[in-house]
Amino acid sequence: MVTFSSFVRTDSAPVYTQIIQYIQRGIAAGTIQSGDELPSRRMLSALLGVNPNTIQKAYRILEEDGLIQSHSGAKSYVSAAPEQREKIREQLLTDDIRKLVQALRQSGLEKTEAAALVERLWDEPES
Amino acid sequence: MVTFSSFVRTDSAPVYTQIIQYIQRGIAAGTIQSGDELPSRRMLSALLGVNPNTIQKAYRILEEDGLIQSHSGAKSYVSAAPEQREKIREQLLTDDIRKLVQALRQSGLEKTEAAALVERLWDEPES
DNA sequence: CGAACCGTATTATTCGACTAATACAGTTTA
DNA sequence: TAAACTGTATTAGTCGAATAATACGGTTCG
Repeated sequence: MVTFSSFVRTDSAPVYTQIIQYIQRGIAAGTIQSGDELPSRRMLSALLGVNPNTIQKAYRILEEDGLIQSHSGAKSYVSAAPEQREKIREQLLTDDIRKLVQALRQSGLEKTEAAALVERLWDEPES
Repeated sequence: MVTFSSFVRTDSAPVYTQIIQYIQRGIAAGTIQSGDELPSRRMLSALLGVNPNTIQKAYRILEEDGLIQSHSGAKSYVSAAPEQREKIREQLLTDDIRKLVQALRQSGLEKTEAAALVERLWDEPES
């Protein structure tokens, strides 16, 4: 069962995109595997405090991308092809880091400072 | 004169917040200094291809935060107190990196891998 | 079988970001 | 002084994200 225990809504991005990213990152990391059962639309909507339609939108897009499978009436399952996994992983990573690098550059940071800051904040993700 | 030559609209965040961040990062980096002249609402709206009201919204918030000053009829100028600068800088940096650390963690990366990836992508920010 | 789930679909409504058009008063400068 | 800028304000409209309230048919399991 895919759990959303570590799901946190940080930025102001649409919820449905954050749900998509959460699944994608889980698949990339291997913590979410093919065959895993997904929470139902209604259950997840209650858990995250959003509307069922919002979950449906996220799941529909994930299915169009071939990452999950839904059959009317039955539960939904993860179905990520092994070939997709590394592709997703690399794309997510480079996207994330590119955004950060651009932001840090604009703030006037140097390369080694940036890397050191990442290492330092890695161990203290709170507050 | 504050130039927007390196302004790029990456993510789907609201334009007015991106404009605010652009000024904030510039102040943090020192590339935008107190006393610098800002482009007029109309001019910047034409340059960025957005509505003048969008620029006005960004400028208004920046003025409420005490980072710029506007006088009806005259031009607008940067007015960031020295004490604010380091504060803004630190806040922006930690916010950026925290977001990244969380994303990289979720993708199953390790600390040293993450730092190395940042250093590597620092020198090749294109495609 | 039948209740309790499930996915799916529809319509209406709210809300914020953004556009569009326009107006008015203050400042600058030729 | 007068034109050409400025900042500021108002009103109306579009658009996508998200909510709300249902409804229908398929699946699961006691």
